[in-house]
Amino acid sequence: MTAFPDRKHDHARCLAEALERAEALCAQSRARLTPVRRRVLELVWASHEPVGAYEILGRLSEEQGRAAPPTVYRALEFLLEQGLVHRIESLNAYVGCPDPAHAHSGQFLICDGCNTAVEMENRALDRAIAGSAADLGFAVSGRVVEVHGLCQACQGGGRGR
Amino acid sequence: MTAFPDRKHDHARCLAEALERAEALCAQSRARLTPVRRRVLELVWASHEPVGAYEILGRLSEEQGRAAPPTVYRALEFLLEQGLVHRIESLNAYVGCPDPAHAHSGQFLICDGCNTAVEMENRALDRAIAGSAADLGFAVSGRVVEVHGLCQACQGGGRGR
DNA sequence: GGCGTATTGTTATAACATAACATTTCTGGA
DNA sequence: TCCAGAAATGTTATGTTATAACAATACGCC
Repeated sequence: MTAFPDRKHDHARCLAEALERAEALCAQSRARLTPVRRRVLELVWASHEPVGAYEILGRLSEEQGRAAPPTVYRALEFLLEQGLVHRIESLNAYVGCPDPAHAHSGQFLICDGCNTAVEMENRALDRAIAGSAADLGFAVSGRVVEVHGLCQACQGGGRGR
Repeated sequence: MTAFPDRKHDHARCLAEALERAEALCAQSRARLTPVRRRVLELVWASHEPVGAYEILGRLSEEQGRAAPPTVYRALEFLLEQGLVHRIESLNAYVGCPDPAHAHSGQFLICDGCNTAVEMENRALDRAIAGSAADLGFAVSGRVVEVHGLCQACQGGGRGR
């Protein structure tokens, strides 16, 4: 599943599926995917580029007037708790999780050309971290793995994708 | 060398050695470790806890009156370029590099109990990243690896170290 | 229907970072 | 040595990201 999305993939479908998964997951866990939360999730999933909280806030304000930072940050907090989105620390931005049903730590390849972030799950990487932690008796609670660079389409030529 | 520093290690020595390494490295690369930059480096090395830019700014202001954010950010930028400090993305904070002479990408174990960050160099981890990148034709330019948790001293009991 | 909790609204402010331009200091060559 | 250009620092203002604190509303259950 790990792959950079094709420039002309059917993103409407990406979005629709993500929302379906979110609905299902929230129903199952009795979490309330309220209209604001659902709308913020849609805005995060508007593309595969991590999006900043204030960009979300801007769009939210456009369409429903009045909206303040806490509205967005609270929605994001909820979505993070549910595993529906991840935060990209090195960008101060948020991106949709393609597989929220499955517990994982979030490892990203981030193209600095087209700003696309793709999530990967590299078991060897997790094992390597676990190994270092075990050596030092360190109890791991969270992992931030964010690899920056250029995706294939953005290499050579320059303005790829 | 990867290890959590003992609660009562000789930190004055840590600091002195870090400054010596910095002096040597800058002399060699014809980079100017000016008084401000040197002082900021000292403040970053004041402990093994990553320190925020505004905390540095506060201390700088105390001792020499008047000092504005750009002063600190510019010094940090210089120190980052020289590899003398690393930025911890998940904390918006900066920590001294124990081995600036040697090129490396910076992988950290960060104890959320005592706030200590230790740098590690796990080759298997780098290989795992390189492997995923190769699979996708992704050209890596930077890596952020920050593992949060509790160091041995901070586990059990609670307020460790 | 009403109680308690969860959610959202609102206002203010904290925390982190950079742009733009003035001034000073340093370095190397005449 | 002195000067010209470059590098570094000072200064003011502002941009960006995030949270605290409290009021109002909506929801879920008995």
